[in-house]
Amino acid sequence: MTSQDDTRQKIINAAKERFAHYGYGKTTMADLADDTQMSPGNLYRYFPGKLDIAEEIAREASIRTAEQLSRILTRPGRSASERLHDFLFEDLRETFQTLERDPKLVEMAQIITAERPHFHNEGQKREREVLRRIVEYGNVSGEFSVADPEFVAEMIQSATLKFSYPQLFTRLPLARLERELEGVFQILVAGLKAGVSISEPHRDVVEA
Amino acid sequence: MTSQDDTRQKIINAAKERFAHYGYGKTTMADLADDTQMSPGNLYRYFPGKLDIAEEIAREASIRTAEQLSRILTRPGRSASERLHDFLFEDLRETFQTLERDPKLVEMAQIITAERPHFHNEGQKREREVLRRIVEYGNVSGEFSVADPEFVAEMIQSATLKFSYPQLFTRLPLARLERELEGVFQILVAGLKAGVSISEPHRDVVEA
DNA sequence: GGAATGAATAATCAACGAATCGTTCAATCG
DNA sequence: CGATTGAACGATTCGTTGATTATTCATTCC
Repeated sequence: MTSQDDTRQKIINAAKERFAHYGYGKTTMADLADDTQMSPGNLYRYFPGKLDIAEEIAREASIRTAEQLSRILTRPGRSASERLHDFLFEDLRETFQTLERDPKLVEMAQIITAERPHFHNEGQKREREVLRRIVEYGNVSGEFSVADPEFVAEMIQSATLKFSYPQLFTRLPLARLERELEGVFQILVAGLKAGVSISEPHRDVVEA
Repeated sequence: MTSQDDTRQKIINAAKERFAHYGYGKTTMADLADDTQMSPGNLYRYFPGKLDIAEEIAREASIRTAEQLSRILTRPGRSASERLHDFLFEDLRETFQTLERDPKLVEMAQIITAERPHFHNEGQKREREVLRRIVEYGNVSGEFSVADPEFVAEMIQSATLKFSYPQLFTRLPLARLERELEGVFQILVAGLKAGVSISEPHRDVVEA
């Protein structure tokens, strides 16, 4: 890690602190400059702009979540459907707890998602990769019968969309969401076990 | 229909015209009063307020959609899974086409949903009733094996949420949405055929 | 001479007063 | 005397203006 990387990380740490406490909008580049003992103009040697600093913070959190979820893949004694269950519920609980613990960081992530669609798509892609491997494991173990794991992973994301977007469940208590997710999960797993033969005809590379 | 009902319908027709053309916000009570040859104050003898007029328009549209979807229940020669397919795709196409034909009425419906949560819940409930009967028909015909059709209908709605909310798919073309819905549909139907034994433990009467 | 500053610039935001609008109701109409 | 009007009133929205902030870059520092 070069000294330039050190400075970038210093800016990110300062920004994370500010964004979590005051929110993205209430934090100024002057604030971040003060916190990092440099001039406002100098911040632009390390990041293209304010939004890029926020995006980096959100990306780090997203990567951490995906890494955490990928540990499900190596849990001993867990069947594919149990791993899928772990994935969906831990993802929901993580999102719900982040909303309660750091509401302003969630608000920041929503701003990034609105301004930088690719950021959200990348996050979805990371999680979908873990889902794909769970579905493949199900195929290998004989529990699932899925022709196209990649496509089915995408379908699982589509079917559980409601539990990934804070703004779609803010008014609901966690227990209620878990009950509903359990219901959707049961139908999905029954379907995966029974066998899904379809696949994506001409997969689009870019999601909107 | 009394003369008071006549006047209410006259107001609704005028409002629908204005809301569709200019939008909810750009339409004033003075406009509606002019269109119906009465004073602004008189409108309040027929409706509690402006939002109530809009809600009535949205409710009529919602009821019409549910009635249209309920005709799926009596199509001869259609299996339960074919009916479920018909339901999901006709609902999506209807929503998509309404968005293209009357974007300002969709915007109005979003305002109602935000201000009057019960309106949206009622709409969901109407459609869920049709879904429940499709699932029950599947049970009776032996195609499905579902313990609690009411709960599963709710789960189907949850799993296909993305295709019911214009703001969640605005940037996607219809063909892409249909392909994705087909994928989710295949997994759901495979699950319903395989059998879903769970049910809602203590069903909440009120959705958020 | 590359790194950094901090003021200038352009863009955006917030406050404020004016204008508009949803709703109410005293006065008038029929 | 019930139905209706249309102006008043309080609430909300909008346009303008000053303040603030993201970003740039001429100048200075090391």
